[in-house]
Amino acid sequence: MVTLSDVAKEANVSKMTVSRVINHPEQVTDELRALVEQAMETLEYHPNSIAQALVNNRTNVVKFVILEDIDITEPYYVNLLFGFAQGLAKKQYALQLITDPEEIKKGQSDGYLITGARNSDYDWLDKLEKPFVLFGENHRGYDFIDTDNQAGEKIATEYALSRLYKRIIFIGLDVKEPFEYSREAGYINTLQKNQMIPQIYRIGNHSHEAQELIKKHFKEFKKDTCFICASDRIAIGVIRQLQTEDARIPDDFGVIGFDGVFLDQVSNPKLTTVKQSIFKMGDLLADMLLQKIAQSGSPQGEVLITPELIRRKTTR
Amino acid sequence: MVTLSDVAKEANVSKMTVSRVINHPEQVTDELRALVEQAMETLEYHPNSIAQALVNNRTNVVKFVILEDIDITEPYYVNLLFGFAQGLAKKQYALQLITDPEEIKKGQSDGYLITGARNSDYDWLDKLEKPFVLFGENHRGYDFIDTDNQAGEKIATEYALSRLYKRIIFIGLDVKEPFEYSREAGYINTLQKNQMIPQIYRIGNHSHEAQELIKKHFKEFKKDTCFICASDRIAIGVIRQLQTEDARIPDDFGVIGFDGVFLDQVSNPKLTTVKQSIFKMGDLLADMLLQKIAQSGSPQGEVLITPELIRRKTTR
DNA sequence: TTGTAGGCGTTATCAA
DNA sequence: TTGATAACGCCTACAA
Repeated sequence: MVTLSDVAKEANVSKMTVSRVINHPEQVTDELRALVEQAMETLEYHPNSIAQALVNNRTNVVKFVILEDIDITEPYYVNLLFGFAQGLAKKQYALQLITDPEEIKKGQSDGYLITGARNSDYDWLDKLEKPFVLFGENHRGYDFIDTDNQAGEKIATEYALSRLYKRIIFIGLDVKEPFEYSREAGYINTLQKNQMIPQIYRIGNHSHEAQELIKKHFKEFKKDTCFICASDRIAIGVIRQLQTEDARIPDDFGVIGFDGVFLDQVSNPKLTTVKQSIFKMGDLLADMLLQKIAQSGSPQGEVLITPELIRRKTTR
Repeated sequence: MVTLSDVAKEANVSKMTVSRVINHPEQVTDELRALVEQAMETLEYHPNSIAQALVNNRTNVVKFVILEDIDITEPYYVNLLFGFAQGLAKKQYALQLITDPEEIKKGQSDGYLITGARNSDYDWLDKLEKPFVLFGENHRGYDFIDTDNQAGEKIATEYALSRLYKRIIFIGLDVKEPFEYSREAGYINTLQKNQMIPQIYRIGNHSHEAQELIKKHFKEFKKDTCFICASDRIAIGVIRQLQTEDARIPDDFGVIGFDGVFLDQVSNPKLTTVKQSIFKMGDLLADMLLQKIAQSGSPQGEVLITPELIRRKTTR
């Protein structure tokens, strides 16, 4: 293993000079710096991040916490995770995956990315000692990145209108969380701007609940209706039941999902959906968290990423 | 932060005695050990794994390498990843996620879990300097864990026979890899034992290829046929086309998948499939890799996990 | 069986 | 601007 000392010898300087070239190059004369850089090249020197971690009282590890009690095969989080991992790799950080809340404080880490946090989690979040960032809207002042949920449903609703669907119904989630309010707001505001009256159902995030909903109310739904769904999972249930009822998609009924992660592609016909850039958000979250760690916990603010409408076969 | 020294002071012993209690307890008298353990309790001491890593020339990080050029949302790997992460957590290890082969040698780690390795990868695998284990059968002598592919298709084929399907057709993958040979062998051997003649198609692992296959040959398929598919993805394509042809599932045609990860549950009707214990294999792989690292690279052997048949709605 | 000294690779501090 | 020294927390080697 090539160490600082090796480079120092090669360049005929002290270890400290080499260290400075790496961490505070402006404190070193150009001559010496060139010399040292040359030596690092020829020896193929790479700093030992463990030694750096020890002296800086860091671990070079952050925890990726999934609070939602989901089936872990949920493809949604994978994108986030891979984006996050990519962001971490740039800075030689590794991660630990946490699904059991008990594990959060165990062991060592420099900070946390927390996903799926609900209002009820805020109590213990306040008590965390290490820096953390959230994936998901919150109005508590925590740093976060999220999709611009309101803009997303605005785009979806406007698109449904532009396709001349006469009735637009929103099928949302029965949770009292910011992201849901934002999505509904995007829908409601757009309808009101067009002098239309919002109609909202709320169910759990399962395709079978969506199926039941459609089954129960199918007779009330007239042709030229578009369903704006708060998730692809719900949209799939809607489609399935509409097909069972022999309704024509997309001619008589339109369906628009939300997420654009995997499910939209296995649906048949393929789903028109509001696609979140989950991978990208993961990457950004890594940057945000590492920066926050580097700045010993200073606030990083809020970032909203505008999603994109993917037009496929469930809208005309 | 509580350190060795703190515990030593508390227990009125030297740092080394504390260190020994942790790493070589048998070298310490019961008295002192009790004293030290008591002190560790009251101070809530946890070893600093970074310091350990530095002195042991370890990083406490391993890399999770995905070689297959897959859509990263593929739910298959997520289970493995989470199982692996859980196994690592027991030993305070963290992981780095690698999808770009270029990144494999960059940075530091103590070893690798490599998934999706093909024959063509063996060259550079031989040159890896750190210990590694594979997820997936190989006959090169590398340590690995995999599903018992042959047993899996044997179970599937026997089940199809027991449900009195008269013809059993295997739809496999057109790859020349050990796992595919094993799956086909499980099917072929079982048929031959029953004096039946194997019939095998091979396609790429996409539902639309399966759809095309069924469409092209549908007229040749008689009633009472069961399709044994080498993946759930293929099975879903088969189901979809059978439905399009107005074939009756499961009465006239049976379909059995392989994997049992996510896709089997979004299919409609729900898929009978050979379910791999991917999560468990991830956990075992972590144990295997960490042990291999601890034993500075000594061989760990091969482990085959028998999969389980999940009976659902696509077989009668 | 227990303790002392030294070192792992890096960086902060202070002196030159 | 540069360098010597000590320190981060732990463990190996050796001595008592």
